[in-house]
Amino acid sequence: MTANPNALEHDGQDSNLHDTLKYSLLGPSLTKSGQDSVDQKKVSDIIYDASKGSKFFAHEENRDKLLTVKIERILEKKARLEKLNLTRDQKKADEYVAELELSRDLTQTVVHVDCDAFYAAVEELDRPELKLVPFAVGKGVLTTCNYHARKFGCRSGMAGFVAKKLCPQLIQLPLNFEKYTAKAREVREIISQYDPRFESASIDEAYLNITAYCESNSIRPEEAVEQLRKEVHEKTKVTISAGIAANTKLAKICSNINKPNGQYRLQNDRGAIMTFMDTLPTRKVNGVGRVFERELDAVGVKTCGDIYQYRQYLSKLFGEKAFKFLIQCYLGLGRTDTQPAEEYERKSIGTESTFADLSGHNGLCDKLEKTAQELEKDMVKAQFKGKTLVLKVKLHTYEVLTRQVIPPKAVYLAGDLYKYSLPMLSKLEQEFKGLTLRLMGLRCTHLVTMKKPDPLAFFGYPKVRNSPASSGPASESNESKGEPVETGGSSSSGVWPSEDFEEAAKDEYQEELEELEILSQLEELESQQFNEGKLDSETKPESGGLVKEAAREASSASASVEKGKGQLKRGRHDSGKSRSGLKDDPKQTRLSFN
DNA sequence: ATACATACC
DNA sequence: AACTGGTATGTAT
Repeated sequence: MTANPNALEHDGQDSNLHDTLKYSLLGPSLTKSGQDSVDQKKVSDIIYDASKGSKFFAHEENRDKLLTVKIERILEKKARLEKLNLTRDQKKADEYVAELELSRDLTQTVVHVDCDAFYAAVEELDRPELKLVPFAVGKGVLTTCNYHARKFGCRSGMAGFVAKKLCPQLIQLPLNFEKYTAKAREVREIISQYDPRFESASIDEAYLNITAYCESNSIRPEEAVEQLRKEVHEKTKVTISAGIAANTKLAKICSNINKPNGQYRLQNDRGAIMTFMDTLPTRKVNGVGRVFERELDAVGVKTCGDIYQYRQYLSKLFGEKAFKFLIQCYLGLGRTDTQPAEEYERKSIGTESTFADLSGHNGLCDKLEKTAQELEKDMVKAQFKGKTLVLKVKLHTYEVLTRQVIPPKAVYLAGDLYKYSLPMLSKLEQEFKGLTLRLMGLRCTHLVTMKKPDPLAFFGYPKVRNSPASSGPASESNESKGEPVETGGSSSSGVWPSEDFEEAAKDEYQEELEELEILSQLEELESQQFNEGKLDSETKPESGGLVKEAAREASSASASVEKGKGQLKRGRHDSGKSRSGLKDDPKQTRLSFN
């Protein structure tokens, strides 16, 4: 608690730096469960000492200073605003509040379920003796740890060697992604019975709308969720925690309250919700991270209730999106609908890896090639090409740079990925003499599907499925040849001249070839995986065994299969906002204008 | 459009 | 010594 910068933000000038830095070094999951009884002061000192003097530390220190400067500027701006007449802004805020209030929907019951220390729980199933000792999953960095380990201050996201300082007897297991995805599937199968349209928020989290379930079974939400949790525990042997509330934002917060293996319901009652939000620290809201928390704290907003009294400043201080997000936090509003995985389309595919400091043209090119090969695998699995290619590097100083290009055609093959990213790398080498990297990554965005074309296209109904030029193999083929889709002219008419028909047939043929290519590569992948067995995923992440299934699920981002890469896969739009959950809730917005 | 930053697990 | 990886989305320019 002492390391919380909030208490020290305004007074002293210099000692703050270390406090905010220490707070930051505590890591992003500080607010998460299992840390209540831990002496955070002691923990932060140990982390601080362990990190001190490293390049990582220097970088963190630098970032911390930059944020401090940024916050100073925000405060200056606020001071200027205080001298102005902001009645217009206040009116605007009040109007927005009123508008949102009209749209408040308390008819729905939303549940957020979250598996407790999921990876650790799964590992304990195989090795029950682990229950008795502190252990973590993840070698270089902990992805999760059991509650024994948390008592020592260990947390997800923490460097392994730091965790060992806090808890020398800590056991670290390598990740075994296949095991986790298999178990996650078991859990999902059960929750799908309560809401077939449930939304996977990550491998171990989901949102359900149980309104219909409760209605048709004449059961109270609390009972339904008790039953769900019991069923999950009995059938899968993992425990889950749940939050029950009127919308996803509230449910998410509530699922943390009685973790582990508990649930909490916030009644669908406006007064109860307002009271709940009033004292809720901003950081508890999904979308408010360490940075935004500090910025808000600096201007006087510590809890969601505090938002109201500063409403006239927020838009100018943090931007329109943040303003809307914050007002919705104040009111405790959020989505009531869920987005099933099948209806979700991913927007980018990428891979990156960290390695020992690397410099020199040849070595870097080599690494780029490896990275390109990794990405090709993922692109093939997902059956996408990318119109934009992004190179990401992290210098040995931990500074991150990105560069992007739009190749003449959509790309997915390692050769192309390499060919078009190499110039970016070379330019960086010129820009930064003696370029030394600790990470390299490639990512494709503006994806286009490589799925089989609609057979109907052959019969002169080319544009059944998609909005113009967005996706669909026909347009994609055009792009592959570097021709703007619009110039095709064929598809819009609905009747194809023979010339265009030939063109289409050619495309079709090409698709077939690509299809074959994909299949053969899939075979390759599968046999590869078969041979890989369970390698330490730090160096060689294996993907979930069912490659073809992954390919089928492709764009659905079913929050499960595909990647053996990341630890916790995010596949959601709801929580991935940048500085906050600033994205307006689409439904809210729409409702409010109805 | 590009680069960077923040956030989530 | 040692501090992740994948995806999304915000702001600034």
